[in-house]
Amino acid sequence: MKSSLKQIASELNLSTAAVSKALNDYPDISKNTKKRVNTYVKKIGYQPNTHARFLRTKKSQTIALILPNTTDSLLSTIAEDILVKAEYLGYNILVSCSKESEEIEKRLVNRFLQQKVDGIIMSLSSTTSDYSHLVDIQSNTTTLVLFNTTARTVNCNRVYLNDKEAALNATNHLIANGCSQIAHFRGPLTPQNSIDRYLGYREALNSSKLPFDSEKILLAEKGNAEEGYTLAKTLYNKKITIDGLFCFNDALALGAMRFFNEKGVKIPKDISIMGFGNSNISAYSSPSLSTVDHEISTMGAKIMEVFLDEEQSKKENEEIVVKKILLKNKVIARESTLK
Amino acid sequence: MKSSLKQIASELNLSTAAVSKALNDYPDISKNTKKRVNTYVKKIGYQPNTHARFLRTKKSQTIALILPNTTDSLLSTIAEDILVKAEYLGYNILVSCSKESEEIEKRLVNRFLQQKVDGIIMSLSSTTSDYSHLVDIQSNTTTLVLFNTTARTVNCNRVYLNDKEAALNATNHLIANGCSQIAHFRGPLTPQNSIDRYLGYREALNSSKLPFDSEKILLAEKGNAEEGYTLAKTLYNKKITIDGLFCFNDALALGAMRFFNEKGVKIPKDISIMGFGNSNISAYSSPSLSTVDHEISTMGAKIMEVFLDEEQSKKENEEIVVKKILLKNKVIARESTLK
DNA sequence: AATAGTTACTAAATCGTTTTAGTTTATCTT
DNA sequence: AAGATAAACTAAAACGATTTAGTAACTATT
Repeated sequence: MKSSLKQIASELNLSTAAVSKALNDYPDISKNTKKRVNTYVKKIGYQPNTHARFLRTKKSQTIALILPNTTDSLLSTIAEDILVKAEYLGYNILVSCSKESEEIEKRLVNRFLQQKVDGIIMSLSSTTSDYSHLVDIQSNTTTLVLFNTTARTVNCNRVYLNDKEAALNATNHLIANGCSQIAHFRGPLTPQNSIDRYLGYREALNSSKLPFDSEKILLAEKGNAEEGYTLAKTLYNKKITIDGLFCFNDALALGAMRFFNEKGVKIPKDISIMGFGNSNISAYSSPSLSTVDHEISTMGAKIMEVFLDEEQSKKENEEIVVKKILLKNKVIARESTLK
Repeated sequence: MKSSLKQIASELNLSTAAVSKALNDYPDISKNTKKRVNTYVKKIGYQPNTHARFLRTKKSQTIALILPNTTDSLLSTIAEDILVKAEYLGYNILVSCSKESEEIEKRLVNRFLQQKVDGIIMSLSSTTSDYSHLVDIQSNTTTLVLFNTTARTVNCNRVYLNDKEAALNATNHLIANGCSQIAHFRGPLTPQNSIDRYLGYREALNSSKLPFDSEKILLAEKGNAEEGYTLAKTLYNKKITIDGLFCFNDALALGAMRFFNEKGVKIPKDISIMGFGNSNISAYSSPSLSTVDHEISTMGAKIMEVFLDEEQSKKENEEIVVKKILLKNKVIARESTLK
């Protein structure tokens, strides 16, 4: 029933040390003994006790994944890929949710450092503005990989979208389709991705010599459909005239579209709408939503790759090189922008 | 830097045993000593090594959460609640994804049993038809809580929707709004929730003396918007006349709606559409989608409650009573059914 | 004053691994 | 044949907590 090295050792008339070494392929164990041990172990389905092993090795084969929320379509897609890849590699993944709170995020990081996880993979909360906890992680020799919502000023592994370029492309797509008065529902003020998308939008206006109008910038704190609906209503009630709208994400865009549909504003004839992220549902709204896609399907794999690289370097005592991986983007033109 | 009982003990001129007992509030430690220990521990931010503790207590303070996927809106909402609650209670959550595969699900269960997690919280994969692994969990005295996609034939804790009743209500809502030829996009064949929603649909037809037509039942394996679109196209091309459609979930309904919108079929005038689950986006489609809501916001809390109850019973050596918790449902009538 | 009973600790074993430092036996040198 | 070398093990410590059994120093009882 309960199997341990001790039990196996007594069964095979060996010491626990010999069994342990056989399983870990030490050179001072005979081939014959290794075979005996391995076949017996397979037969009874023995698996080493990870806690006991940790006590000696300090390797937990565990990665902490900290997400600001689990409901965002992009995050949950990436999370799934990480989970599947990690499982395949024999890692356990501890998942925690910071609820977009800097305080909780810091508490979680602290806890995982105490618990000595091998690494922390994290998308920053939208309210995080101080990065001291990230520095803590690095000085603890715990591997850190940031993704999606990352920190520019901290020199650590990052896998992220080229938010500025993608936003530039999105806005340019609106301009190319005849829009000249383009509003932007921007994301929260602190996170880098939100800032970058805003900057991309501004750069697009600039390079086409379109005037910038701060009235056309609305702040979305939550980034869900409900908020998109409300912000569209705000624009409408203030009678701010626009012919294009670029949103921080698809959910905002869908909410806004719903409002305009309700008011009889024609999309894309009166207003063209661009989302961001190419969420599952975006192709199936009415009208279907134009958006920017990001090879999200490769992101999870790339995150794990960066993580494993650093673990490998640490094991071999090589110098650690920080990796910064930028994903490509592609405008997906659908009905909401094609007149 | 690295704190352990030993280090604290030497600092306070105590034995490790005394420190451990002080922290665990043993009666044979003086109040004064307890206070000394607790204040010092707080000062240096000591947290016990969970692995070392496990070795003695066999309690890992860890729960495994196994999901068939992480992208489904319902699952990710519940997952977030569980994560937050667990964090608050000091539990770690190991999350894994079975990718809707019975084989992976069984492998994961096996692994977590070997790892001696305190409990397993799981939504079954849609392809799981053999439940021997669930019995394994129970005979391992590991606490098991199933939710959402559950097994009827295994006597274990369940927190689930009253799928049959909810489907009955949804279908009745269509009938009450004048539909008599109602199609159903049903979920996969094996899972209980899919079967129950189908049975609820049939019962509604029955009790209103409406004829049942197997041609109007289409099977959705994946349950996403793309599939909803495809199935609607199938119905349309086969020229199967319907005036109502009840879908296994909102994503299917939204996909179908998109198809009918494209073809100029008027919703709800020509066809009324009901979803299931009240996903975030359902209120913001055009037309907005009628659906069935389930107090999902309470589900995570209820799951944790059931888990903690069983843990408590085990600790006190009480008899274990299996809990089966059924969530209430409510039809949300929106534009897609209101003529 | 001798015995019993409390109080507040400590010593040491234990959990299941890994790893260092031997130890035994056989084989090879010279 | 004695010493060195190699092969294939074993013994025991260590990781950091918990817990059982024991003990010293008091206090209470008779």
